[in-house]
Amino acid sequence: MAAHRKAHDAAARKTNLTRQREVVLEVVTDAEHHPTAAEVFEQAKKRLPTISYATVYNSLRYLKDAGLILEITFGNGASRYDSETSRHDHAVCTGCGKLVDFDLTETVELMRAAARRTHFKPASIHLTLVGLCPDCRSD
Amino acid sequence: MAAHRKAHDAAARKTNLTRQREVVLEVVTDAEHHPTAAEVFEQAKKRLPTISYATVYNSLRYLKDAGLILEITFGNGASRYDSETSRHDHAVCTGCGKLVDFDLTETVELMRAAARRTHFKPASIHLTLVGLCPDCRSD
DNA sequence: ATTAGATTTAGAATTATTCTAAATCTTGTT
DNA sequence: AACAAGATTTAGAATAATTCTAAATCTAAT
Repeated sequence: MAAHRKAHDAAARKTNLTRQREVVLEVVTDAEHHPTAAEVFEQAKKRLPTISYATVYNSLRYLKDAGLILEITFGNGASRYDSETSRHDHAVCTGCGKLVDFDLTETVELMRAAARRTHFKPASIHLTLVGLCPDCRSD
Repeated sequence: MAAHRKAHDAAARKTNLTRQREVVLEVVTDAEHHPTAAEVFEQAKKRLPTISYATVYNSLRYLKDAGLILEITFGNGASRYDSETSRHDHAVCTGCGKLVDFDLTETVELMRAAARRTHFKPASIHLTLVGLCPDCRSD
């Protein structure tokens, strides 16, 4: 069935982004902060009232595996999702919980150094600065 | 109400290190991998059969706040605890889930750079290398 | 139209963690 | 030693985050 395989793959690729996955992706992309699954569910329901919680989780996992979004976890509470998939770093505010994106170019070198040190085959490196954001710092 | 148990030594009493907190700290320190709260509970029960789950969590929080252990969270599942409190980095294996400690001296500079970039008042910086450990890398 | 396979749905189940209220322990005072 | 105030522990309930289940629905290929 080699002849059919090609057509199937093309079609599958096209249709695998179902309506609900599309909506979930839109919600994550449109969000100005990095939403939790619960927040995505809430917003997704506005665009697709029948969507279920499980589908939001399934879609988030699908989109993550497909490389279209990133999952971010730090200390307390729920995972957050990020539509910015190019490599970047995060800063978390211990005062208000705000999560900010930034990019340190040094991390490319750093990943090599870390891989050398640990003998791991590197896939990615995550750097999180913890501290007080400009609004919360008292000094 | 006879005293069935010896009193703690003076140092422990002074620092609020109760018997259960002491046991929890020992378990985390003795563990060769970074245990979850559930694993700590299991081991702690062997040394102090009446200890409760809530006390394990309370103790872990107490020890964390006291700076005696660190809490580590990455992507999936439960928090893990680490008795190595000096600043260091982690590498997680996507194959077997192994978590390895290492230290990159470059991170001191990095925290400054990150703080400059984000205008955060830095408290700490966390770096996690994700990849395949020596045992899991196929090449 | 039929079938196979994937996806969605609602809700149950599971896992991780926190909360509650009563019991117990510690410490300081008498 | 007795006593009270305050901290800690305990068991279990409660909550939060996430995954699982099984039936219904959709999609693509016959």
